[in-house]
Amino acid sequence: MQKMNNKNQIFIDKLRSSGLRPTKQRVEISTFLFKRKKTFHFTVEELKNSMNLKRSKKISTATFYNTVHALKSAGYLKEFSLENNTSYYDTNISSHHHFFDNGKVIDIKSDKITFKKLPEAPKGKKIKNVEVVIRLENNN
Amino acid sequence: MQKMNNKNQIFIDKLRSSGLRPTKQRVEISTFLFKRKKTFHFTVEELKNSMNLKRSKKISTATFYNTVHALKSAGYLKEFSLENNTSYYDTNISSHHHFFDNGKVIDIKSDKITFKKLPEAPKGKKIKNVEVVIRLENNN
DNA sequence: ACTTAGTTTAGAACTATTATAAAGTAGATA
DNA sequence: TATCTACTTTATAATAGTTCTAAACTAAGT
Repeated sequence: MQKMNNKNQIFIDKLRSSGLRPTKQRVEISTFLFKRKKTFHFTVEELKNSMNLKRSKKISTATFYNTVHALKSAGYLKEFSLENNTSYYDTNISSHHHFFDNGKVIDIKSDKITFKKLPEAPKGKKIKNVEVVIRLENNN
Repeated sequence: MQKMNNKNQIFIDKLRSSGLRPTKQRVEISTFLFKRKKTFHFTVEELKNSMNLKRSKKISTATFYNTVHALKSAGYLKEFSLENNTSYYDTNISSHHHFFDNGKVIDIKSDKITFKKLPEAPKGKKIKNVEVVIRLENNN
């Protein structure tokens, strides 16, 4: 592969350290996803559209799916589902909470919600994580 | 429609009071869903399979979808989504919480979880409900 | 440069769901 | 009870999101 701008080196290393060959497509997708100040939420279709819009040579749909799955398996993305039955991905992988406002999703930092009481895990199980969804409606 | 066993009258009234004509199919589906001690969770496909298994004259897929949507709109069912992108429905419509254990869903009564701290709704919005998902994993 | 295992790609296939429009039926009316 | 009509059911087609397939391509080790 042609040598890339050094500023992508961090993503190349990130991919390689997860056993993912840093192909052109994977590096570009990773850069697009992770090189930003704020974390964000997206569907694969949204990601594909916004990245391919500015490209002459398009990245294929299958590659977007493959790469997003690979990044999720490697622990760089978190998946969640809304009632419209499409997968959303979150670049914020730390345990946190969400406002759901008619299909719009807003992060809530973990420390904004604390519990007074939580149930025990059933026998033989343990708690992996606890996530809260606060559904919003308009104030009228 | 042929007169039905009186024990279904409650479901007939329930449907009629929501503006839903109590057809044979709707009454049977409602009876199947709501005439049980414990609330439960299902997908439309699961509902269809388990009801049609014991029937000579099958109810169509479209009717299962139509009826489940109608019951949801009428407020008798609650919808939620797992990461597999299929809609699950819950006959427990009261606000409550869930354990998610590898695709298996277990109800948590509302009073089993209480909060010490919760964020404000964004300006112009108010909180419709707050639901917690506790993800489980095996204890090894 | 050569090799090969891993990757990308277009397109087919699949799954859950929604739309269509023709046939059937509940319930009102006479 | 017979008739009428709007609502409902049904089989089927269509759609959306996603996964599969297998041929072409490429990163990276030799």
